[in-house]
Amino acid sequence: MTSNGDEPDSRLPASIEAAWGGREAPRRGPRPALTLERIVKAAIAVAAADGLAAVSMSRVAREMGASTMALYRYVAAKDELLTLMVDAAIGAPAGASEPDEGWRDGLSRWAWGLHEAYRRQPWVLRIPITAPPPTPNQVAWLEDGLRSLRNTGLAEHEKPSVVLLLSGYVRNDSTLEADLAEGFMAAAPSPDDAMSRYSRTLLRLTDPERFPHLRAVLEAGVFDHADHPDDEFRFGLDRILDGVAVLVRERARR
Amino acid sequence: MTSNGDEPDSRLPASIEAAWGGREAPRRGPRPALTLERIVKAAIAVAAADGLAAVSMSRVAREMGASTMALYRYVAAKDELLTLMVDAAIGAPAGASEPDEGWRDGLSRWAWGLHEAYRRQPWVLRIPITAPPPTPNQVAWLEDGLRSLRNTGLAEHEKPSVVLLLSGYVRNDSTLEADLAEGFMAAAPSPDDAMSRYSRTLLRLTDPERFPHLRAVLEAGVFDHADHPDDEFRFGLDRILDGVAVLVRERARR
DNA sequence: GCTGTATTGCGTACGTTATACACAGTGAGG
DNA sequence: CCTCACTGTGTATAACGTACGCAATACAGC
Repeated sequence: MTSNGDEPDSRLPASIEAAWGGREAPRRGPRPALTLERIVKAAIAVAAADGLAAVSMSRVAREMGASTMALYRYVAAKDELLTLMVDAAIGAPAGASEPDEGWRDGLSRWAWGLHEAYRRQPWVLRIPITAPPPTPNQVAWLEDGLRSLRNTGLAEHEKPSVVLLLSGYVRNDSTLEADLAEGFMAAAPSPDDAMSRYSRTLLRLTDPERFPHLRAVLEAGVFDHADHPDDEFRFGLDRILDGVAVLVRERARR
Repeated sequence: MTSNGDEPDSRLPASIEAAWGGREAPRRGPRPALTLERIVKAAIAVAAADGLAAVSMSRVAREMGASTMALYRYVAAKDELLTLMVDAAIGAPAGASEPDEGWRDGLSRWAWGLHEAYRRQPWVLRIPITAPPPTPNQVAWLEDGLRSLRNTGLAEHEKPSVVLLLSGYVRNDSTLEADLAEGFMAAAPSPDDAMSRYSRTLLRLTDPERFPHLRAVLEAGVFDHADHPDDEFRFGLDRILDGVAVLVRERARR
């Protein structure tokens, strides 16, 4: 071990460190008028009210009665603020699980919980992920997912892979659902109308000889009405959990 | 049927329509100096060379020796250009499949093909999806995925759900892989170094009593080295296909 | 051939964004 | 009291997307 005591290796951006530890109050100078927490809260309020596009540094600052540049004393760049917004918005997992809950029930509860968090705050899905950010709540969700897998006999390296697979699915399906609700249905009087309009567009564009299988789906009326979003989510979730179950059974066999 | 002959209902943005049909040459006025195709190609070249952030309307125009505003004769907004860039970048699926290919081999080939397309052009993953855009190649990939499911006995409405599930997974895993390669490894001398640094950061931040299962994973050294990205992709893909297989068997049983 | 008109490419202008930088006020440590 | 780390603020900059109007172009109808 030749690394020095400070471990500057493993330093995160100051604001993310602050989200974990709570920064100690500065020893000198005027008392801070703002708080990282309050800034993040204000930014979330803006996003919830007017969408993510409305979240600009100046708007958030105005909302707090501060100047734009004041925020940069707490956050090095807007990206950090967005990262912290995501962390605060998803919150901690519900965690009310019976101790004898099976892995499948546990992961299912986990997935539905995350799905609902996204559904409550669709703007979270509009924030592009740049890297796996180790923020407190993100890590808490990971821990909770791993916990459900504790008695499966999976290898340690398989557990985070499963959780990652699932979290990716939840994010994806939630995004799709939000897209449909937002940009899609807005243009039509009803969800069913929007879907059948989409269906007709596809029918018009696709040559039956080049797209026979798509045409079969369309002509079966699959896209003619909007079914309940929960059904779509449940479908994919069941497929994935079925797949995990195969692996769990395989590992249990030894 | 009370809809008028024009079917303005199902009209897409003009540039997307053009991508399908090829616009007919204008009857009057000066000969167009640009082409939608050439614009998209130039934009892709910029993205490939300097990343998606470098793709601005002025940069693309400069690259073609045209003025910024000239592009707006072919594209109503930057979003449309981005949509067309994605479509052109993913291209058409390879399609060289033997007629007796099983559904699982077919979907596997499909997923790996899409994965490789993303890997070749990681900037595609940085473009936020706003809605399922019916562009020619996107639809071609959908058709190809549905084709693999033609003999599974799945219900028509289940087939697109499976393809959607899979395409979401591919996109997600590819994004993760790109993130790791881009923002993560850049800061470290080697991939292994970056991973072990990340692992140490997590160890420092997480209290063993609050995050026991994560600690177990970390202490097993799972995050200490970067394994081949293909392995991670294969793992998730196998889980999903296993899950689909369960459904296919169930449907075949009747 | 002439004229009308649809359509092109272009230049200018506007509003908005993130953020670099310099500066003045603040308040505890010495 | 002085020092100086630390705060909030105002100004300035470069870049962005795009609305708008104008001049040049070339076919349709005469």
